Amino acid sequence: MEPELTIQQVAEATGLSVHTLRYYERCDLIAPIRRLANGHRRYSTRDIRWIEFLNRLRLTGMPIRQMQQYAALMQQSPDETAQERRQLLEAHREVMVAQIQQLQENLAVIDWKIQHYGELEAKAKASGLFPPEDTQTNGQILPSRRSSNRL
Amino acid sequence: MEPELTIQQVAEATGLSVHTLRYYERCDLIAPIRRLANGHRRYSTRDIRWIEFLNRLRLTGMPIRQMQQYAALMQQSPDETAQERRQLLEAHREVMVAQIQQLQENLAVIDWKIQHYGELEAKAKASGLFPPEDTQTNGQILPSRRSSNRL
DNA sequence: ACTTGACTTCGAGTGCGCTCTAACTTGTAC
DNA sequence: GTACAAGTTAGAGCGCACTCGAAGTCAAGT
Repeated sequence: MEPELTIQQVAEATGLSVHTLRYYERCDLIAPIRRLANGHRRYSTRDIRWIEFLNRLRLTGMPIRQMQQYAALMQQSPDETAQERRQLLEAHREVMVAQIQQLQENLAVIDWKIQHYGELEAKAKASGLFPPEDTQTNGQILPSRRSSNRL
Repeated sequence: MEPELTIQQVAEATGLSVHTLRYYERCDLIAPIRRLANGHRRYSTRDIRWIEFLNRLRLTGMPIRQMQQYAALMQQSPDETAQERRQLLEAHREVMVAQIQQLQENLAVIDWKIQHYGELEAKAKASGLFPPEDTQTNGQILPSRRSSNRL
């Protein structure tokens, strides 16, 4: 019933390397995995869910230290530390939201610049074979509120 | 007219450290800054705009190597390499968009988990002083589509 | 004359998160 | 038996992006 995957399979399933999986276990992000008689790891579906969750935290930029905290609470007592864990997650949530917002802001600027390049190229094409006259404009770097073509 | 800031002031203005500013110049992210007779740097507003732009790229996860490429093109010829630079930006844009989307996906999962914790706590409060009966549920890690309270 | 403080360079050091190596054990296939 | 594949460990190494330290220069203030 319970699949019980090898480390290889878990690596494939989660996108982490086998090295990383062992590394995570070493630094207590993952509780000791069940072993076969020969010492080989066998991961339960539960283990895999946990790893996938860790991966999400990681992908959203949570530092390993914090994941360790979370994992430690989990191993200490899944019940009694629930509140503390929720708080950790909520704190991280705030970070994520801020992160997303900043990315979106910066995306807007990048888009603005890309569009600007498009205009320059169009102008170049329209006005002859060589690049536009406004060398300076091209060198301009940041919109910084309503900056027109001038410098 | 032109302000011409010291490295200190630029650090304050941009949020980068003076160390980092020098480091960026060393590795050609920033073209050689104008110097006073005594060797001290004086940054023009143009320089600052460029630095702010770099910072945006950095904040959106562009590796220094790529920024170097962009900077190199810029120094090579602001006009003739415009197209190439636009392409670089467009490629980066794609990365950013993907990044934002993944963050949002993961945010949704984190939110789901936080909410779940909230429910557990409410249940705990409702049913007496001690934690809820479903110890296992609490240990569950990932929603992975319609996972109910079981295991 | 001397201290203070802001700057300079070069090169070394740091912290993070892996990533890899070497040496070894096990289990299976031929 | 012997080769091969897949696992194990401890520990070293790596790439990135800074970050810092040491030693020196220079200008202004007392």
